[in-house]
Amino acid sequence: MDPYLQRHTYRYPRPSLAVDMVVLCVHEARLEVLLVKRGEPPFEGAWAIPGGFVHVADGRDQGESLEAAAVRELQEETHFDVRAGGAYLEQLYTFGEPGRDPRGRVISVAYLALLRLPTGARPRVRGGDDAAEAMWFSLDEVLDQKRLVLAFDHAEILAMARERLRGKIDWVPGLAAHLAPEPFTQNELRVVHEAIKGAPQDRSNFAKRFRRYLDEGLFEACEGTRVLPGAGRPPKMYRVVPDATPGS
Amino acid sequence: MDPYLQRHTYRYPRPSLAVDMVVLCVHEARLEVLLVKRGEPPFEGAWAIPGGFVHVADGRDQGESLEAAAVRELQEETHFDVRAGGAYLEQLYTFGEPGRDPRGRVISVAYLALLRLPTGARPRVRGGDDAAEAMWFSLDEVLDQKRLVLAFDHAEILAMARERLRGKIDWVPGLAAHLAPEPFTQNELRVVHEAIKGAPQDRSNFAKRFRRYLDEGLFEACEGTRVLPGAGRPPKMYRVVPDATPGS
DNA sequence: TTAATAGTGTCTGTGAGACAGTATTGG
DNA sequence: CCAATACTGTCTCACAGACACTATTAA
Repeated sequence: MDPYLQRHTYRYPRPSLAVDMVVLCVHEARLEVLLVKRGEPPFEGAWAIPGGFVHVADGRDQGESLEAAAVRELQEETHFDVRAGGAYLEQLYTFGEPGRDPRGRVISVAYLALLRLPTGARPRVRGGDDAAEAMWFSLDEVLDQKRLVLAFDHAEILAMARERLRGKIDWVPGLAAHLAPEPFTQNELRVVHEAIKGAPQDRSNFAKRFRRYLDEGLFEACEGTRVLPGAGRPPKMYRVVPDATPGS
Repeated sequence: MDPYLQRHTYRYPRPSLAVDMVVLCVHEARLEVLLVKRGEPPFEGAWAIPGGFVHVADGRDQGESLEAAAVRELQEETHFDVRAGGAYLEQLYTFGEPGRDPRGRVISVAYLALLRLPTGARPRVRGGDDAAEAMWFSLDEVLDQKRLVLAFDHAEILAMARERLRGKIDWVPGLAAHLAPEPFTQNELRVVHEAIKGAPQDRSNFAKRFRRYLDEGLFEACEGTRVLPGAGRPPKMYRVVPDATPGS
């Protein structure tokens, strides 16, 4: 029997439970976010963070975890599998103010995903399900210039995602590597730092800190090199040492 | 018409939404947490973090905010009004793994409250509603010695609360002041730091940092003194400058 | 050689840790 | 005076910011 054909009755009213997934990557030295264009009301036609309602069961099987729901909804709306690339995932915050969704009380648990781009090209995405379109946007442009109309309180969620990144980037050494190619050069990692902070980072001071992380065994040199258009000395390649990055 | 006499039917199954409030204070140089003894199954007789289900309405009124629900549930279970003392409140994390509650799918948004104790005496608490008893416990003893059986995943929640505090205490100057009397002495604030970190802090280095915060205008000297049993030079009193503590 | 990119060395200031010293009270 | 508590000064080291320098490649 299809559980979605029956109705579900409770003693007390319950809110809807949603999850949203803020997917970020660094592309051409800019922090970019994956948004979908809503195909249904409310906020039809507005851009939104991909997400949707958590699948819950009433019986002994209690359904999917919140993180799994966020991954699934992203896949359904953008055809992008965030788990495939070994992306970094963390819970961001839970938004539950009364009135944030005109349809009724909706609590949304927001997640943050950081994408490793293998070549510098963003993953191909396309709309699906409730999403008419899916596209990458510059996070800073969306937040600072506000030319985009975002659905619900999604501007607030994006602002918190950027704050979280800025707050952690300097204290969690391995974090930036989740937004860099694998393996990465020192400069590629620096570009990630610059994209997040929105300010240029001194090459030499960054290199100094980078060397400390090498000494501490967080990163290690590895084979390979980058082919660059304008020539110049080829960079060394590095990768994160597995299970050596605390927190991250 | 009493909304709690009617039943509530939805197209898709919905989880229950709960809030939990981790209430912390520093008493006799120890970090203490307020727990309640459960009066009903599941986990009847076990100690738990005060909390309960969020009141939601189906109509246009969408009910109370998550934070308000946490404050209300705390009041109902312990007769303690966390807003009265101007306590610091922040969202901690949302726990929603399937199976964390045997009754069915329950998502719980945990909040963290930091209490200013005016005199060093903890607020009087007593059981109420679903709670048979309410009592203060040493957080470190509960977490490290594990002699207490905690309901649900509440040990995990407490562990995260301690981690959050330890992570923020050194980078958010005004945070410790939320756990100190008002006004406070330099030593009282240092004791808060020691309770959180679980390690003694050098008096002189702490004083150095304290002076910097004074220079930066985060704290200010004020009138008053402390009467101490064993005599000695009386300490100066300080307080937080309102709206000068970023993040708080 | 030049241009371009990669990587190192040096100076300076700030703040943490360790620890010795001074100040102000009661008895 | 002494004991007890409150507060200050000094030395060292680690690290960030600024900036000058050397290294390795392609054309």
